[in-house]
Amino acid sequence: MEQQNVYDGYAYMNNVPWALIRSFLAVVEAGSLSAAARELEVSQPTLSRNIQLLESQTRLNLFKRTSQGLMLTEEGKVLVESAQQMKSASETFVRQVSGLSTELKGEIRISANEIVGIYLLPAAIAAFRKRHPAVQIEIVISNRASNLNKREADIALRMFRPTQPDLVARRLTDMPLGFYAHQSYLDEYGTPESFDDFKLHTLIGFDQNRDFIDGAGAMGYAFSNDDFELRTDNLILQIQLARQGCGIVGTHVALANECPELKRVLEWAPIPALEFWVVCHADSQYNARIRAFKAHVIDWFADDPYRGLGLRNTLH
Amino acid sequence: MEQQNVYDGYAYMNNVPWALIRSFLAVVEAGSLSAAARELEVSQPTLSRNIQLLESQTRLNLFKRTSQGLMLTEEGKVLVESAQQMKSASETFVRQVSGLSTELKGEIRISANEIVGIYLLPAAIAAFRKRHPAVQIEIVISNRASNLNKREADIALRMFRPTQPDLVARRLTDMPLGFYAHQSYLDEYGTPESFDDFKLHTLIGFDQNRDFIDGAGAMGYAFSNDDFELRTDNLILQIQLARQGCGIVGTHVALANECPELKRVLEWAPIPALEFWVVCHADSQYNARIRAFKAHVIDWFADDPYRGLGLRNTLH
DNA sequence: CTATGGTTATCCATATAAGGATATGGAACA
DNA sequence: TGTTCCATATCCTTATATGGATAACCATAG
Repeated sequence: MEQQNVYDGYAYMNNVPWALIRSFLAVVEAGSLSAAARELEVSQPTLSRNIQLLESQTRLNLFKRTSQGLMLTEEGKVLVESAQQMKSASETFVRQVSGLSTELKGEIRISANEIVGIYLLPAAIAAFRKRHPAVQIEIVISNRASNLNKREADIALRMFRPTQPDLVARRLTDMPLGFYAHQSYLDEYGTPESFDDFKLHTLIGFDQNRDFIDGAGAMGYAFSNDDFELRTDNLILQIQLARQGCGIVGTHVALANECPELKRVLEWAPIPALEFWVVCHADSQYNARIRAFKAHVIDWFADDPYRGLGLRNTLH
Repeated sequence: MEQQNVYDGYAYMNNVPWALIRSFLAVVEAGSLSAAARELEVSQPTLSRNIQLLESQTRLNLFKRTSQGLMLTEEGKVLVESAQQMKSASETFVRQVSGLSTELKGEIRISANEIVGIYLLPAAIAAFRKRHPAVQIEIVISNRASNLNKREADIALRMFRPTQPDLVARRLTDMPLGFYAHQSYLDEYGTPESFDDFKLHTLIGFDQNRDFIDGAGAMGYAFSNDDFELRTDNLILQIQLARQGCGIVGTHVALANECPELKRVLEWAPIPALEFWVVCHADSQYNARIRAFKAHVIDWFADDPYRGLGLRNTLH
């Protein structure tokens, strides 16, 4: 300490290891190295060296050593407040970690259409339950918008942005769509070359659901229910009909790719991808289970909406 | 990651090493382990392990690994803010360290009376100048209160609390006083047994300065200038007179102890110790030199106002 | 006055963490 | 397609920090 010379080496540390600041504050608050060592669950020699290191790196006499502990110097006092702010922030960090990693239990209801519910959700749910085995999950398969306001579900996976203001939605990666038909169908009825040709073909479409008609309308193509000769709101059934050569279906590219017998038609057509949203009620944001599952879904489907869709999940 | 099991070991860390949080934030801000490693000046494997450690200790998947870096998960996002607060506080800490350890230069004027200036200040100044060699120090010896308002001095060491409101004062450890006389004087004139006996003795006192008279008056003893047959405002001269057997002097116990020929009288008397104050103008608080010297003085004289008063500093 | 219980600093064997080299994988691009 | 570049994770050696034991110091109590 006496040989401390302001000239030997000069760069004042601007990269003080945070552990040293933590040690500093612990000693300040505990009043002695020994007490601080017990507090931090390290040994007293470690703290002694940490303080020496901090003092040499800062070139400050932070403490006055006595036989009863370490007393802050005037210079040391200046640094206490910022160190306390660090500690306070670190406690917030740890508190939030605990909140995030708490073992959740209880039940959540998830609403999704057939495609998502049957082909995409299972893998996501399996991963979620590894982290939170005590959370029971009920899946409501529905291609109608389950009414989150009436708590028919806690979380919904939807293909459109919800309009109700008290719902919180987050868009996931869009799902590309395409038109497909069985090779045998094309052999028999020809391959459409434009949307106008659709009028001459058997289209597989929705019954009540008007999403396709409205979407096509927005793109300038007028379709009506009558243009669809095979109608069902069950998305999987639509695909199965196409696989049997009944007609042309618009469906997920990723799903159709799992069925080699389906051939894509109008591949050049600019069909907008299907949006993919996860939605929950605004109040649910404060429910740990729901928040955790929503976060999980966002991460899970972050860059591949078809994650987990593999050989084991084909349509066979 | 897949074998992560919520049951094997369960205690969630509440003692997360701060270095891990620092690594976490660095990766968040840099976007990749490699970039963060460059930022923190550590190696990439170190950061990789730090993040793995943090994830295992928190049991959270904080990042999603891609070939372009690490992407925060939803859970990780929650923790960013508190980590940033830690960083911000640490930057404040470092900034204040720099402020404190900056090489100061310039000049400061210190005012002190003879005793303090000649016997106590030199050691304190020597220590200060080891840390700040570029600070020039002018010492104004004066037992009158130097007028800090008129900037006759930047810092004053005084024996009383200043009354001006725009001065900032800090009390140091009091200095015990006692009455002393040379043995030869006591042999010739006898030893006083009470303050009343002082009327029969030769007292060495102040000329202009009324501190002693006022202080004694406050204790119920009425003295006037006429009671002092030897008067000087120079404190050292007072002692030297006593050492020559001229009379009785009231002075610092610590100083008189350095003169073996001086014998204490009225040792039982409850003489209040002399206060010891360091004072500067309120505006000077923002002057780094002055603030640093004041802090140094406070630490230096923290528990021993006579620190540095040794054999080399005796009155001989 | 000595004994005790507290403190800090130092020594040294050891456990821990760091970094260099490397394998690997994906993205961008010619 | 193949090359290049930039990522991460792992291996293994080396460097670093840790903790137990200890000595010295001081305050306090018996």
